[in-house]
Amino acid sequence: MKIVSYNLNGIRARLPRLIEYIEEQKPDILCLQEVKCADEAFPIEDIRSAGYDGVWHGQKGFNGVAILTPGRPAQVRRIGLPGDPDDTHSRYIEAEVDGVVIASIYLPNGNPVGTEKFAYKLAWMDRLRVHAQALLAEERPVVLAGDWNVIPTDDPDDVFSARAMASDALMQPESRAAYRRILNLGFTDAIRARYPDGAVYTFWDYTAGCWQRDAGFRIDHLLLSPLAADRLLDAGVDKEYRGREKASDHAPTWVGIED
DNA sequence: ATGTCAATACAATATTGA
Repeated sequence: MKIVSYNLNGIRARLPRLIEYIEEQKPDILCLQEVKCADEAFPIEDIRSAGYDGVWHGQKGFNGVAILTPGRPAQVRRIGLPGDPDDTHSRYIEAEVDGVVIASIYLPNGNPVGTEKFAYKLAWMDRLRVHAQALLAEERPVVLAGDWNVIPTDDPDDVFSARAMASDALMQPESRAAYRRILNLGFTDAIRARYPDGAVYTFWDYTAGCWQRDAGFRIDHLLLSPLAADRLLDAGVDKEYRGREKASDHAPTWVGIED
């Protein structure tokens, strides 16, 4: 089964891209981030017309996550990340599909460093770690898919220029340590398991001709629990979609696991 | 310092958040 993570940067602005992605790639599970619309504005009828259904956690203006599946909607397990009842951001939805636990994650960006936004990012990651540990304890196949807003290393395989990005929240030692703490619970980074070497970028900024000069970085990750990693067949980035008309600044990032 | 984009408030541009 093909499981995809795709930060759309606005589902209404991106609807033609989304529908053509569904029709061309026919993913078994499509995790979306930054849908940027209220629950009642989610274009579910357009998605149903393409033969898919969905579960979503929207928010007016920004954030918003969803999980789309062909035919019937996924079985929702959780809407929102536990650990802070005062958190108003729509950044987490978790469902079960064919025995696999799937989370669509939109981790806080955290810029600029040194502000409450960065503190929120780190606190959110701590809550995610606690929850991820609880998921592992279930001893089931789990895929944590999303825009993690963390560039794992300074390696050119992860980022076009560590120097240019050095002061960004995506690169800070605290962000990376929080990411590694989750990874080190026992998850496998599917992209790096498939491609131990070589640049695999998932995001290219709209500004400064970043796409044209391949100045990207890797922030969309699919983390596999041991039982999911045992079934890993392939992983990749559908990079071509970043070059299309009215594209998102992210490319769809995916993992294939045995049925 | 954005060679950019989307959504919103508001009513032609400014603000927010990437």
